[in-house]
Amino acid sequence: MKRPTQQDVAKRAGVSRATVSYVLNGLTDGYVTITEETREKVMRAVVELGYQPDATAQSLRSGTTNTIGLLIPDMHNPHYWQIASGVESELQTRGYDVLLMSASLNPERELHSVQTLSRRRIDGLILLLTYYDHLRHELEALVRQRKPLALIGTSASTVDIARTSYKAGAVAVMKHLLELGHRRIGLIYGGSLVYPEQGTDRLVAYRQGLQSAGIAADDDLIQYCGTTIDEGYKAASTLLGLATPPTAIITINDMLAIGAMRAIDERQLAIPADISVASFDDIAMSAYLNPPLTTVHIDAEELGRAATRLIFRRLQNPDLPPQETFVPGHLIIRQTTDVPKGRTP
Amino acid sequence: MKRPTQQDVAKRAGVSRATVSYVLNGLTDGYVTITEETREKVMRAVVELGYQPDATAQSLRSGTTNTIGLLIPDMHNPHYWQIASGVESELQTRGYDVLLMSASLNPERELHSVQTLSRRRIDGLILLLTYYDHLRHELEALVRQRKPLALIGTSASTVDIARTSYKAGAVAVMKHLLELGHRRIGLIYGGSLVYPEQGTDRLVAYRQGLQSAGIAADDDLIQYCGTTIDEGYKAASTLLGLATPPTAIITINDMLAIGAMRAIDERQLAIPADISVASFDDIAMSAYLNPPLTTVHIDAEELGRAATRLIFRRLQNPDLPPQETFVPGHLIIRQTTDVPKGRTP
DNA sequence: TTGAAAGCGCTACCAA
DNA sequence: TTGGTAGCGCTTTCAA
Repeated sequence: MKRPTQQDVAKRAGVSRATVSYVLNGLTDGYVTITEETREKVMRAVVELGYQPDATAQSLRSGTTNTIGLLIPDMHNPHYWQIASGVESELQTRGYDVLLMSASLNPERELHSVQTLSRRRIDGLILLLTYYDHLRHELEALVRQRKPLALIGTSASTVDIARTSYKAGAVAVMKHLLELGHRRIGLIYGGSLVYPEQGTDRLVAYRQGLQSAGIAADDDLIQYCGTTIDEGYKAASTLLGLATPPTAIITINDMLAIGAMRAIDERQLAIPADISVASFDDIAMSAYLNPPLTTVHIDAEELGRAATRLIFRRLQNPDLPPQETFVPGHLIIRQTTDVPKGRTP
Repeated sequence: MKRPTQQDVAKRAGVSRATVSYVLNGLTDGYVTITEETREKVMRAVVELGYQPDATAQSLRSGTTNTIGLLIPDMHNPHYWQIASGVESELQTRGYDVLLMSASLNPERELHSVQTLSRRRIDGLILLLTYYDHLRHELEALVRQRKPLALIGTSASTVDIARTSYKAGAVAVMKHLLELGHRRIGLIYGGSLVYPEQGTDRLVAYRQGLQSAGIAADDDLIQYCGTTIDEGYKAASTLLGLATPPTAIITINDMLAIGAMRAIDERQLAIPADISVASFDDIAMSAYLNPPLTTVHIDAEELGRAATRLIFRRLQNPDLPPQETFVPGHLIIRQTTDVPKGRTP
């Protein structure tokens, strides 16, 4: 059984297609008027047939799709899901839908996704990334077509952006650890090979923190790895196996911290008595880990909502100058960093 | 600047629209042939203009959208993301996209979502739920229109389903705990009020397990609550505050377990020495909790992939009888239940 | 107050 | 080998 069309409704109600459209769409402006009788005939036919307007045809006609594209780097990090959740909830209240795509940490897929999204005439695009040279061409085309485009990230941008920063948080983390007396601080710098810039802000703060405390950098203390819990686990294992292991480990996101904590537990080391851990993102479970994780909180849902609001602002007013919403982060000291080492030389 | 249409390409290449279509779509069947010269002219125009076919128009024309709808109950549970991730990855390899909707644990929203999805002429729908009376009407319409529809859940179904079961796992959990000597076992039964059936399988196994061990049921030991970590935390607190608290707690999913473990830690009780915890789902972080969580593993990504494969199977062959793919669960004993209580009477 | 018809961008049939 | 054109389902202008 095929789905009924407007035509079917019209026939059944004994009116023309246009009339059906009028009835359903609240009469174009205010010029067209419909008898209550006609209205009822039409509505009855609609119900009887279970008619639902075809969104595809409406889109072709109107040029809009009531859909916003959302491109996230990877589906395995809760932080991204929290952002997605914020986007979804904000869109839901406005009657828009999400077309979700994952770049799967792969620039080619990412490019492909943007292309697909743009062929689909989405009404706006929200993009999560820090590095987008490979998308420049596509994104510029989108901007030329006046498609609302909002970034979510940490870098400065010439297009609308919901921006957050790990910088102040990273500085606070370093200050905190140094004050606790840590002198050997490891950094687990996990990320996709293709987005190496991803955690630069945290790396820079780490280096500067050490420097300003007069501590010589030790490259062994920086572990580069991937993005999964397991890679955090391995990176931490390497750090712990060092001749003189660190007394504190910073991971650039909470997923890595979870892995690192596991590695520490397995070596029968106590957190924070033997070794402290600090991280970034504050995903939902971080407060519930054992012990609860010291981390830099970023309100990810708000980041998603903010980006969505940027999209709608631009939809309403395409000529605005580039907008930026800033969502600050802040250090939450929980119990992975509680015990002063009393080692200040 | 508007986006270029096929017409623009045709004009620039000095050919007709049809020719452009032929060139781009590999010549309808094999009947139409195009000179290499024409082909090149067209391709050049395409590149120069940055032309991309309008998916909206293609959809209207073809009746297909290359999009599968995915409806999940809630965006806050990693278990659902894992499923979504499986769906997404399977679709990605086939060139399809996901239109993601969340029911936000709200049946009205869920109904609305299904309606939206169906207006959009998605090529198939994957639905995560156990209870769907309120959707019956819509889903039947979809089936009549021969839209591939796949459920993901635990119940029997008359439509295609990627089915899993907590039952055997729940029985194994009870057996395990009873063998460890536990006599007072608490159950944290969290779920949305609107899907009360959600965890029935686990509840039944719990009751039967107790009964077959000759242990009288104690309603105080069953805590009903919501779906969040925090509600798991509160429910566990209630259990621990009982005059004679349980020596083991089962939560019906890992999110609740995380909260429960926190509540136990805060009371300075040791897991599993003082109290054991067992759960269901085995979300990614469960193996990395401290201590690692004993839980019934469900391969959520596979569940998502399986449902997706069902969709495509039906797309190819709409007349198949209802299909079912079963994804088994199994108990993974980690360290939240390790220590025998030695209390067997 | 209602209906006819153009046209959104595309594909594919038929004719040239 | 290429072009003309109908029609997918809808909205909206114009005419009746």
